[in-house]
Amino acid sequence: MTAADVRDEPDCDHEHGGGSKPRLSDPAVLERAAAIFRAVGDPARLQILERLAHGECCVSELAEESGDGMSTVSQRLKLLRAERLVIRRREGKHIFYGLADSHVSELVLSALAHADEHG
Amino acid sequence: MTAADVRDEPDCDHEHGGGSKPRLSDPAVLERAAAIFRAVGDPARLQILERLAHGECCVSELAEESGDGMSTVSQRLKLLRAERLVIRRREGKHIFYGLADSHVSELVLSALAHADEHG
DNA sequence: CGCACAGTTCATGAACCGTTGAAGGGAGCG
DNA sequence: CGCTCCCTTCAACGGTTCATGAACTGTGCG
Repeated sequence: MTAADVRDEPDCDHEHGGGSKPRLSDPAVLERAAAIFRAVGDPARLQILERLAHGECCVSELAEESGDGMSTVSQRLKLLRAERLVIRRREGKHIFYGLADSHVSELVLSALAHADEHG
Repeated sequence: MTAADVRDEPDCDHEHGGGSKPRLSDPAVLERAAAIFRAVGDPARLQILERLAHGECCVSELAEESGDGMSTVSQRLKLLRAERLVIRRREGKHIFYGLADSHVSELVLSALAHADEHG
């Protein structure tokens, strides 16, 4: 029995009988994973993450480097924090942001490297 | 000289002099990487990718499994294809979709596993 | 206390996105 | 050819997201 035999029955209306349904993820898990990707799926936020991969930084510095207002940057950080991609730490008047863990750093840097190669 | 000495100069308005700017990514690279994440950052599209990680599938089957219209599914696939996350192959009346490469499969499955653990 | 500085929150308008039904395209079959 | 089936494209609408300035919180300083 070859693989071609399977294609003898290409009718999608048929049941797949065998019960080899690989089982889909829970909708909540799907939503959670998607939310994380969505948070990273914005150039401005991705840039912040890249910047933070090189070390902690306060809001006003991020604002100055990106050329956007502090309010704008704060909103972006709020979203990244909601997805637990970044953490913050207070020091006097300043609040320093950093990546939550090394997984985030790897994800961001490898994605950028990949996007750089495959233009 | 300790790390505390560095914090003696927390004034963000100062130049960072030394030229140790880790260099930001090109805006086009940032946009490209973000576009990929954005494509995966939707539960419905992520579900499609998960499904395809288990093997090729035609549009009508994807539609039936998700309970959405074929038009809807086709639109989602169009977007995924635009980001080169999936490829398609014609076979008679059917068009089979599959993941573009193993990187996509790894990304999707590891993300879902991670989202499953860390509720 | 009063002021300045760092950051957040809130409200709003613009831009963007996802879904949907209708119409179109292409392959097979009689 | 004409019909059906599978799929794609188009246009429209409703919802979400993003940027922005104004108001607010909180910290330090004199």
